[in-house]
Amino acid sequence: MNSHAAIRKPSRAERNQAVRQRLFDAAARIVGERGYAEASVARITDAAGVAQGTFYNHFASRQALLDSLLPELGQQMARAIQDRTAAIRPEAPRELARFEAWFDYLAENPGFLRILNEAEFAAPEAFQRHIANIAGPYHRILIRARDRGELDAFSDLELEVVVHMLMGARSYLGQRFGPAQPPDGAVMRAYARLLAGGLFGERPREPAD
Amino acid sequence: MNSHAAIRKPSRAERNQAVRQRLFDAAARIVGERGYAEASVARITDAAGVAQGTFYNHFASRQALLDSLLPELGQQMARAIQDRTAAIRPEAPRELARFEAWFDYLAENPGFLRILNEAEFAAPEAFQRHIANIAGPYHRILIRARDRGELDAFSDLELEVVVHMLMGARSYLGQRFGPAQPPDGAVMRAYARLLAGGLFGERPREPAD
Amino acid sequence: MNSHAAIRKPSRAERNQAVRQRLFDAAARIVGERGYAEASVARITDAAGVAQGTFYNHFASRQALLDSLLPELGQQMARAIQDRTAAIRPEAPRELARFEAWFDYLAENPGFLRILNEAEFAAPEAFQRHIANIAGPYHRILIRARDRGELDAFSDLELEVVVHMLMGARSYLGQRFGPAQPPDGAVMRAYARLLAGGLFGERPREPAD
Amino acid sequence: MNSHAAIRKPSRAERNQAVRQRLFDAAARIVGERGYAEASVARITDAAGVAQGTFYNHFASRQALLDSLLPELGQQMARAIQDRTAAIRPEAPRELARFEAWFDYLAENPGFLRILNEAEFAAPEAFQRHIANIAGPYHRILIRARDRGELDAFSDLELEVVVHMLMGARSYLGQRFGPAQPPDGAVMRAYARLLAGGLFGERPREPAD
DNA sequence: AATGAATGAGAGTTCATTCAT
DNA sequence: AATGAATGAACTCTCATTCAT
Repeated sequence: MNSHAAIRKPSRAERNQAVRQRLFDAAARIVGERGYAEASVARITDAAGVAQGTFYNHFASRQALLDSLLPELGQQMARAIQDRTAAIRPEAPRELARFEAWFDYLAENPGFLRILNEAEFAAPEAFQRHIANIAGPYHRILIRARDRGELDAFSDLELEVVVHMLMGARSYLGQRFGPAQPPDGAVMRAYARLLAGGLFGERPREPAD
Repeated sequence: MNSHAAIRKPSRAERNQAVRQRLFDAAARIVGERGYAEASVARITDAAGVAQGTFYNHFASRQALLDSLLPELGQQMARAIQDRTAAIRPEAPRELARFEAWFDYLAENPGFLRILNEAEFAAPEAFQRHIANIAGPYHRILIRARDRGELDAFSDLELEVVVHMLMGARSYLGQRFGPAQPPDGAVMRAYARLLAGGLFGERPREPAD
Repeated sequence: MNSHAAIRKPSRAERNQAVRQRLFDAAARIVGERGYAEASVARITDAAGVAQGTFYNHFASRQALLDSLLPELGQQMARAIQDRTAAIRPEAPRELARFEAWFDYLAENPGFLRILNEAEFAAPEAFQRHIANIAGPYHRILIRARDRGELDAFSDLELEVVVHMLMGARSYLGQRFGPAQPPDGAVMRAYARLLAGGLFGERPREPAD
Repeated sequence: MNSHAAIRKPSRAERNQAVRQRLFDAAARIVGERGYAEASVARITDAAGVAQGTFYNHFASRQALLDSLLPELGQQMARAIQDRTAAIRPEAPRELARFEAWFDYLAENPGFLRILNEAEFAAPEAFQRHIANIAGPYHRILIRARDRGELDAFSDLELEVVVHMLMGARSYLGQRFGPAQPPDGAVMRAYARLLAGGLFGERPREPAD
């Protein structure tokens, strides 16, 4: 038993990391709540409880921190969703699980959607990298599912288009229904139906007319 | 022949309107090319060729002009699309025509997508109003199409979800493929297939095979 | 009699010029007394009695004002000396008059030497331009004097060297003896003797020994 | 044979000295190349390869190091020139040798002139001490030469003026012709001629001829 | 003696807005 | 209605110095 470890003072490196993390967290919170424009160095250091000059011991510039927000948080999100959905087969329920996990993640991380969406303008490089990070694996997953026969016969290029459609759909739905979903599960149901049969899909009925 | 009209000096009200329009156009160009943050009053008045003080004879504040950008331009866009698609029946090809018209509009108005997307953060009220302006009529159109039997039997609430999905898809696809679409029409085709039969749609038939 | 003119309010352009001049004068005073490094925008605007932002209505940047100091003041100095010495002939007394006028100018403008000398580092372009402004005409004057036979037969290139020697001598003498000259005119006398006969010049006496 | 000496670890005091010297050299290089203003503690310690805090184990303050630059380097220069010229007699060729040695020193120590000249403003005390260090011995040398009859009959005070003239001449000529002297030796020749016979020197003798 | 993170004052500059002309 | 100078708060970033490790 090392009773010393329990009360041991954090090392210099640990304290350094802790301050850096406090700055990062403060920035994430401010950007999530009020946007990139409001995330001035003064506000961030204030929220982190350090002097303004301290900021530059941990980040090369204000923009450098803002640019690091989305990559880091975006990967957290991707991992969270991946962890919950990797094992599901076939692809149709797995896609629905991904969709559900996305909303759960937004509910638990209320600032994330703003950090993500505003990054397109406030941290464009980070945004493009994030989109590529998400779209690439997503695309590969759909291709493999199609090859296993779990998807209709879309071409690779068509699947890339589909990926961006689904990402865009998620973004807008997160914006519109993220804070408060209708209680009867209409969002999930509409999403499931669209993917299962399209919008104009039940043409088998048409001949019946 | 009204030789008067040809050389008539513009009235005071007309000159007033012209200056206002120059400011509006300058702002739209700057925001479209460089974003809301770059659209300072100084830059706008510079581009419009008037003094800085003149700005406040036409707009109550910088934000007031920025807030007026999207509503005005968004209605132009809605009208352009509506004009090209209102007469098409049934709803399936009409939806595809709307989709196509969207890309055509983006090609002709390269700054519009940025004005629209960044407005979510730079002009939030305007953005919400715009979304409502688009989503409301869109929703009603789909409801009526469903009632005519041109759509699957989605509920009203489900159709509202669908509307936001389609708007999000458009936004992301415009971002990703607006500048340069793949030459073989894959974007349109993928969109059409998804709406026609979903992504996992053909398997019900498979057992039948 | 235009009694109106006596009490007439200064025009907008005049007030504008006056503010600019106040900023310029304040900067000249601060730099002359305390150096370029101390001439912060805050100190300059404070001394001029305007807000900090006003500075940038009149100068593009702090450096732009600092760069304009020496050219303007250097030309004033050149004119003051030229006015007092242009008519003197032949060159020997004229050169002495220039030398004397230099010290008189320094006495009347105590900050000038610092503005000049420190500019080599704080406003290098301005400094080089000033040196060229002074050395060029000076060189031409000496060449013409030589051609009139009022100077020894130095080559053009040698005269350029002489010009820089004399300018350097003035700078150091101004530094050393500008604030307080020895009362018996030793500075003038030494300068005159050196130019008249050099330092090792009276060797004709040597054979006499 | 002391094989110990060959591999002996430097003593604590020696290591201490070595770090101090590295800081001094780094500062000299930075000031010589980019000026005093650019010689921040961070840049100096960076260039010396030590931590920022280490600086204050060796110098009381940034200014203390900057103040120590010129005295130390100035004495090196004085010694280099003295070593090359002490034995020459009489004074006329010796003065020319000093002048030449000055240019040679500048060529070998390209940063020195900047360290010297800018010190007037960035390290004024050091500058005044250096000037005194140089002017004092120089003055005494000339006095003795005059007493030996190798110089014209200038008074002591006049010789002090001459010393400052020559130092100023050197500074300006070093600035103007240090980097690239005209190939035909015009600088040396002009200097020699001025000292030998002045600028207006030959005419008094002309009537006598 | 060496380290390097923390500090907070102060730097230059931009900005939306006001207002006398 | 148009002008453009004046304002002062806010911005990002640099810096010399301190001090616990």
